[in-house]
Amino acid sequence: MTELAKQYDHRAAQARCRALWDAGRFWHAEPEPPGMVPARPVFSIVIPPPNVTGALHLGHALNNPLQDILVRARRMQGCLTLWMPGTDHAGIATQAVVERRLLEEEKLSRHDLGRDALVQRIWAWKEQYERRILGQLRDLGASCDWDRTRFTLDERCAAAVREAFLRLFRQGLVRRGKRLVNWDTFLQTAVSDDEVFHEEVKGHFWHIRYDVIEPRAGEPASVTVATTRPETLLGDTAVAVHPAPAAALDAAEREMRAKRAAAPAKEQAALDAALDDLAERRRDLLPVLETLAAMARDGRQVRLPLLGRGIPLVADEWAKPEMGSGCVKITPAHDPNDYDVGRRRGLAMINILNPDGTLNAAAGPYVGLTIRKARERVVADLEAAGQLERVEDRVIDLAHSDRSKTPIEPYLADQWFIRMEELAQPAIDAVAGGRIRIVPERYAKGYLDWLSEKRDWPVSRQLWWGHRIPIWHVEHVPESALAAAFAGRDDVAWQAAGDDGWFVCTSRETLGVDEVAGRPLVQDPDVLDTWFSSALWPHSTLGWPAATAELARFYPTTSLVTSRDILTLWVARMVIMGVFDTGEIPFREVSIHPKILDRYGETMSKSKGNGVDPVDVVESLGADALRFALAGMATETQDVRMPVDFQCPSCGHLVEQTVQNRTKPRLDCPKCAAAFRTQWATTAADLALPRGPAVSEKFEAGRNFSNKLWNATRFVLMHLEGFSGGRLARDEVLSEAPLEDRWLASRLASVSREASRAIDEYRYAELARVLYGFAWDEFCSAYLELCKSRLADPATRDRARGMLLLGLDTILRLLHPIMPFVTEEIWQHLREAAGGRRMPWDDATKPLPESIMIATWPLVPEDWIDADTEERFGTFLALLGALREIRARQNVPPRTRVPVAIRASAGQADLLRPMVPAIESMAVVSVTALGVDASGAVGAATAAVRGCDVFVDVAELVDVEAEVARLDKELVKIEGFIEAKRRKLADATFTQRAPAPVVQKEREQLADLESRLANGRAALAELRTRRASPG
RNA sequence: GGGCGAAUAGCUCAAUUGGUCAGAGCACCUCGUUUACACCGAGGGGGUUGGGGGUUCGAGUCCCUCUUCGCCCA
Repeated sequence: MTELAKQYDHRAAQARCRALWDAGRFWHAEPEPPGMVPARPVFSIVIPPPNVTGALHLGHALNNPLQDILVRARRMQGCLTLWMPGTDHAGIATQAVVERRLLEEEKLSRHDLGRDALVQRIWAWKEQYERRILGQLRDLGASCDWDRTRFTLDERCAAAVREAFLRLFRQGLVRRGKRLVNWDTFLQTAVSDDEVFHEEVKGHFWHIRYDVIEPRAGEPASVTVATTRPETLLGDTAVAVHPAPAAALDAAEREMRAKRAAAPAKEQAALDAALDDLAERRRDLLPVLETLAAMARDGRQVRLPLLGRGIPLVADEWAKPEMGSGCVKITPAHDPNDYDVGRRRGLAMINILNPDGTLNAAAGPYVGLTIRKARERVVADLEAAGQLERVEDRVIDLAHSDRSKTPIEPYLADQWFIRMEELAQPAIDAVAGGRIRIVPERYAKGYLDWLSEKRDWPVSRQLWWGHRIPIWHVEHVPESALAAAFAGRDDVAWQAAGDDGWFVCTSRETLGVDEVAGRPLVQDPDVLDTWFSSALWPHSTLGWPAATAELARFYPTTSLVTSRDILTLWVARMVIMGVFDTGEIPFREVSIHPKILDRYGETMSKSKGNGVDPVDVVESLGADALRFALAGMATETQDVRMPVDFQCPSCGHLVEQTVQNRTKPRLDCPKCAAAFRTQWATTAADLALPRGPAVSEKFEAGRNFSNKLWNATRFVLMHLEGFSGGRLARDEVLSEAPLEDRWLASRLASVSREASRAIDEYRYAELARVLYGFAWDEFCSAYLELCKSRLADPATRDRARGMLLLGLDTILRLLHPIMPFVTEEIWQHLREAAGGRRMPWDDATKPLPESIMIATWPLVPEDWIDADTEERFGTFLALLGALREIRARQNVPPRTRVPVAIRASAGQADLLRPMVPAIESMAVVSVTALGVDASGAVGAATAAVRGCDVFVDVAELVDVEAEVARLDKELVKIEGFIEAKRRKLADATFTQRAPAPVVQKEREQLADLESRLANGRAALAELRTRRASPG
């Protein structure tokens, strides 16, 4: 038998394990052949497909291992387990990245290149990153069914997209319409509300005077409106005033008074000022507003400055008499609120923008200018014309595109929408009715709130990368011509376009017809929102719309594991489309895991430079270390912080990552002074420096744990010579077993149960903690140490070997889902050395599995759990601890054996007697007496443990004074506790109202404390005597 | 402005339905290379559970309030 290396080599192990798993395809799931009755339950899960935009980040490194934990555990538990892998084409994001590179490297725009050539470039990008991402997933140990890898833009997904879209179209759920959309002028596409983030920027509030056309006596000659975007006045089609300003002011005042009544004292002053302001308005402004409201009813107009056209005064509640001048300009094509006003009042809607953000002909003399230039010019011209009253500085909440990071312009455009009115309800019912369970439960609220708004889903994206919208337009043909052209086709549907034309939709790639009645069919140039194909992911990847065996067996999937930020964007839409397409929910449970933040509570991102690259961790510490650390952090609370450091490549020193240094291209190590580069390095000089990876000490615990397991195995293997490791029958484990074996069996049963439950409940951190504590503190530190003497004795050797194998094997299987590589690597070594072993839960008629991946999950008999044994063993461990503590405190040299007397009740003494050799070897003592009458030598150091008293004869006490002082301090503490307990027990309300067991427990504790006090006092007295007469 | 959540040791997190003296890991201090492991072992120090009030025999846990922070929605 070759001896293992002293340290676990994760690099070699990872390569070996992957080769083994791939050769055996243990990750593959195949539905049973037709006609065969399925015997196994199914566990299926689809991967949240990573974007092909870039490489995997730490968020993926959390999300995927968590899925793998579930998948590996269920597979071992005997489920037919499918984890469907794949990637997402991420329309806007990927096109943006490729376009940006094109511009940077070749100074070309997408229009220079053309649609086909650009799309080709993006495909090349996709191939590169898909390969990289899938490779990284495998490096992380993900046991996906690699034979089934999908891509949201591949043929199968495309077919599903077209079919789903056609079905929506047929049912009238797809509509075309002009809508105000969030326009990204950089990418020249609409983006959804979900792709917009808000940021406060410094801006101005311009007050502009609009003159009233032909004012009559008693009427104001002008109205003043304020705007943060003065250039939009070019698209103004009205000025609004409240229809009933007096009533509106009354309402505002009532609200304000109510608020004041409820407000804390320090806010009242501000509210009083606001009330004064209202009173002032009522006096000065109200008459004017009343007049204006009347003028609006009368259809009067004001003159738009600069362009000079007349625009109506309209009465609308959107104008707030309590704010500003009480009047607002209305630009329906460029502001969401104004758009609503425009719809209500039937106003004209003038779009003043070109798709690229420059002004169009509607802007008159300002045509061709960018928004920025136009704003400058408009302001200057207003000033020159004397129409600008004043300018205020103001902080503005400005919408930005998440994709291009540029400001969003509200923009009126033709878009395809999916009506949510009918579609949302089944998705609401699925969660509200409990058919889909969201864990933790609190996230269900956000999901339900979002869906209940039933907002239409704009799905057009003016992009070239994505699923082309399968709709063609044809003008001026009668419906009969369409019916003739598509006779007998069930894959085509059409609806009136409202311009004497038709929209024709198909589920096929092309209509197969170029024209109808001599009129060309023109396909919509846009592509679908990426989330449309993502919404079909659970069923499209399984083959829908075809009725595949996979769909029948694996759909609905069991669980979905994701982060909370895409609960609405993705999860809700999957439910909507899953139910719409298949009539069934796409998954039964949604497990929401936290996000990993940096030490300052900020989300990690490459653009901030505050993340950890999982590749670095996999390389330096191993995938298992990464997985263990992240699983250990995945608690039920919302977010988890991970302190990040730069590691100096020269000396290994960790440099704390701060908001300041995280964006620097190079850093100097404060320890060795050597410079290293970061992800920001661009200059040749910086790039020549060695790279200092961003790491976190959090991962080291996982690496150390791997090594601990490795060395425990090393120990076991060293003692396995000549041991057959035969089948361990269930009953043999407990029969005639010494205390430590019964204890181990009991603990194995408890721990297995806890681990299984943690997996059932998605409590990853608890799973990691329970297994870590058991493997390290109980199996290695306690059990393994106890075995050392037994292994030396031929009479006890084999039993100890059998139990060691039982313990190690069980730990490996329980840990495999979290740490697949190290457990597999050890499994292979154990298979070689003890391939004949079988656990009580193994099928003894079959050989030991060739991979731990397909080994049986430990089903440790519940009746092994023995609280009494655990209690007794706990006493032994506590005793050991007390002895070691005394040794350490008294500075007893490590190898000096000291005499010990243990006073214990008869029952306890019987139990401890067999453990005496263990106590002697593990605490380096010799037990001179054990029993009711045992007592220590004069001046012995003492400790009280669970009703036992130990006396350690440290004749050459190094420091009597220190011991006296320590005892003194301890006794004061005990006296305090006793006092508190007595008071509590003397309180009749406590003894009467508290449950009896609680009161009983208190009494026992009091008794224990009292005996400890008595013993301590005796020991103290002895010490004092000794101090008085040394020797 | 509305909703959800968080605040526990220097740091990162635990703590079942309210019930012993609030626990781990890392960091820190002391001791130790005895044969599985120094990526280790033995031991130790470190807490007014963010502040204030309340309910209760009993509160980290339940309620109110204040402070700070995060996320989502408008």
